[in-house]
Amino acid sequence: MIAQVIVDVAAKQTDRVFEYHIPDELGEVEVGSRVFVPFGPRKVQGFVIGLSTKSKYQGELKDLLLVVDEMPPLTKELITLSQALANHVYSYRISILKTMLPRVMRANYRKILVPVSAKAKKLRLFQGEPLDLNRVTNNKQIAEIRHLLRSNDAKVEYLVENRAKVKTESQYLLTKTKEDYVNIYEAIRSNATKQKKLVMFLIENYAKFPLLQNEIEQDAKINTVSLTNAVKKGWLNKKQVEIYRNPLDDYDKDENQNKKIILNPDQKNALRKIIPIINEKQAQTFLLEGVTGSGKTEVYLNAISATLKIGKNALMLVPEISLTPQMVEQVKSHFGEQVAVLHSGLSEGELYDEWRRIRRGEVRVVVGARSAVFAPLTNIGLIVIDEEHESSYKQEDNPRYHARDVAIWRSKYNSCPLLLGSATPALGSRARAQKGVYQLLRLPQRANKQSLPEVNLIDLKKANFTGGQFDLSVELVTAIKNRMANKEQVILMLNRRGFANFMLCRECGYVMKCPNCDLSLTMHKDTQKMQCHYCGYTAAIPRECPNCHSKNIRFLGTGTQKVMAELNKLIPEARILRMDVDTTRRKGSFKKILDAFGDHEADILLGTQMIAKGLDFPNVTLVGVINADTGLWVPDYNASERTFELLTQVAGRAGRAEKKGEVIIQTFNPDHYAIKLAQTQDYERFYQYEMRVRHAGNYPPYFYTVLISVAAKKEQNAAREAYKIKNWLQPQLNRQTIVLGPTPSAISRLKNQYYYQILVKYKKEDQLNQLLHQIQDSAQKVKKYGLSVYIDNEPERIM
DNA sequence: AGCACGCCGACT
DNA sequence: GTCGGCGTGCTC
Repeated sequence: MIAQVIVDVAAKQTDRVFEYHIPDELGEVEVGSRVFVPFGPRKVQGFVIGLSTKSKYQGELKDLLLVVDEMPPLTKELITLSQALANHVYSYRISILKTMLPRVMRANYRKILVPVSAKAKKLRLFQGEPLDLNRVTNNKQIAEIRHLLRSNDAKVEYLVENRAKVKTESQYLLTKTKEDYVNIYEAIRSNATKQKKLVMFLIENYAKFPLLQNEIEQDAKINTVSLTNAVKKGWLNKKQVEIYRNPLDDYDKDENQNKKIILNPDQKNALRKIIPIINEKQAQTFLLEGVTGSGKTEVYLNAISATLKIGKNALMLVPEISLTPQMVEQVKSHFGEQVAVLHSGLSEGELYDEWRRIRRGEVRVVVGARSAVFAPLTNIGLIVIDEEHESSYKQEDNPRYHARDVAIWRSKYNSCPLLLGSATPALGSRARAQKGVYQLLRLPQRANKQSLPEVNLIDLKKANFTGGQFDLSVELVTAIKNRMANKEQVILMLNRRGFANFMLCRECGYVMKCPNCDLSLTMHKDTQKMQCHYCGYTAAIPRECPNCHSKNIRFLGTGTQKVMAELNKLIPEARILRMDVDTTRRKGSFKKILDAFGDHEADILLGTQMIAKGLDFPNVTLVGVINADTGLWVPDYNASERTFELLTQVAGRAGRAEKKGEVIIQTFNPDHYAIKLAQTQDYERFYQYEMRVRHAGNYPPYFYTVLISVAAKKEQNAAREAYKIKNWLQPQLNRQTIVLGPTPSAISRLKNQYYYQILVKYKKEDQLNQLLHQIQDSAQKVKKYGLSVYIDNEPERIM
């Protein structure tokens, strides 16, 4: 038999099938297997995507070296999907296959020098071991190695290593009857207390065996020595068994399992539309548009229940941010052990174990962030995407896929419905619902009949301030104090971390910038550093202007750290938790902060946009947005959509239980439509208005878009290549197609690379896919001149 | 991609 | 002679 293999070499020339002979000793090799194969002088990992009996290849086929896993990691569906997706996102097939699988399944490659002759084996160079050639930098060593190679005293070997390790633990099995153990117990001399204790444990727990080592050790305080002894004496048998690293121990289990959810009429209506499609197994996409707090989760849970009832499995995607706390807990407590959770908070090993539970068919519900859309779940009967508008569903680097597109593909492949949910659907999704491509379902009211919170805009141009600061208006501070007096809680959002946004010299106008990026450095008071938020560069906080040495310097642009300090001054009795990237970097700190806030250990939760979504704290009655304008004027066509969405989402955090909520939004642009419509939280009107704006500007969803960006160390090189691409591309496109640029990106330099970009807007271009593939191919050629070319199909950000 | 091979100019 | 740099072609 012959295996058709995609090898782990991401390049144009190797982006195709290579055939290998399957040697008899490997037995039957299944499609989807991960294998090691010889490739030129090296050995690489690959994936079997097909089998055949005949080959067209002229030369002699090499043998497969090894099948890595017991069970092929890729399903037929994923293999087919990889093909379609590679074409769609202009990526190599192997890159797609790799992103589908847990990171630990990426092979390690090593190149080692092995001594051959007896003489060479004694050399100090090897120290009894083969030499890792990737670590050799010493010039003298390189010369020595060259000589050894030429004289055939040593040779180079290429290795592939599997990093995916299954965790095992010792399991103990009984070898005798209960009576035997009683007899043994009697026979042990009375001062052998450890032995007596162990045998007594065996008698008392006879029915529970086999048991794992740690179960015995923890329950009975019996140590490993006693167990080893018992095995020696023949009282027990020991064997290694596979165990899963279980990351879910910290979730409250079974609390709500099978608890009946009481639905309101809107929720019932939505389900009446969805459930028949689940039962009929149709690939229909629903858009569930429900205001914040309208109970979309209950609809998801019911739909998943209905799916399980007909013997099908369910896949649910949530934004990374809402994974940690509340949503997962709900799903997990509802469906218990049948749920697997995939998110970035897991270690590689934990992720691998959760993933294997899915692959082996041991779970029926998968919940996870973006990459979970590739979960190897079979027999899918429903896919849910919560907060479908979230930009985190689009991967920002290669392969630049959108989880929604993949979900649509899988829904068609599995012939099952896809349920998209949001309070503020992506404009494109809402437009598709308008056209009838998706079916629109609405939850216009909050589940608890509580009205939406009242939103007040504060015009920062006219607002009053006290305490020598200009970030927290008197109105906002008073409102916070009032809520605190009622023992209620407050969420404050400022979408900017650090203390101050930039350092400005009042004398010469100098702004301290990152030496690697075209960005100002942010001042962080906790670390006492100036930091670049893109590349991580840090510098000391200057005491004088680095340019003119004037002492008249200012730190401007407020971040969360500064607001924290100001709040402490204005309301000294307030207990405040700060939540941003800086305070949640450590594993588990995210949950810790939210748990503390949930237990009312603080009055105010102050954070960046990470607090805007998904949080459900019944005691929060006031939400304050300190500056609504931070994202409004970024040069991106969807800046308004993002601002509206963020404000609406954060407003939805207030008044989710019995108490009525209030929202205060501070802004310099109270007349901007995105902010005005966020005030009334009127998604439908925003949708109508924004559609007109997009229509006038020839932007999505009226046009399709592709962004081509070019990066290089030297600005002229990036620009020149970008012009070359445009001049080649444009004449081959329709007249109606709009090609914008090349222009420098909004952040023109990042990590010492200059970026130029071309935006193609089109309605119909049959040739474009093929042309972009040509650009992708030529990108590899210019790479050696230090030029990188990226193609982003339907970009989320054009900056 | 990463490696070998071949060609070329440079250097102890 | 030998070394390193670079262009070219190949990988079942």
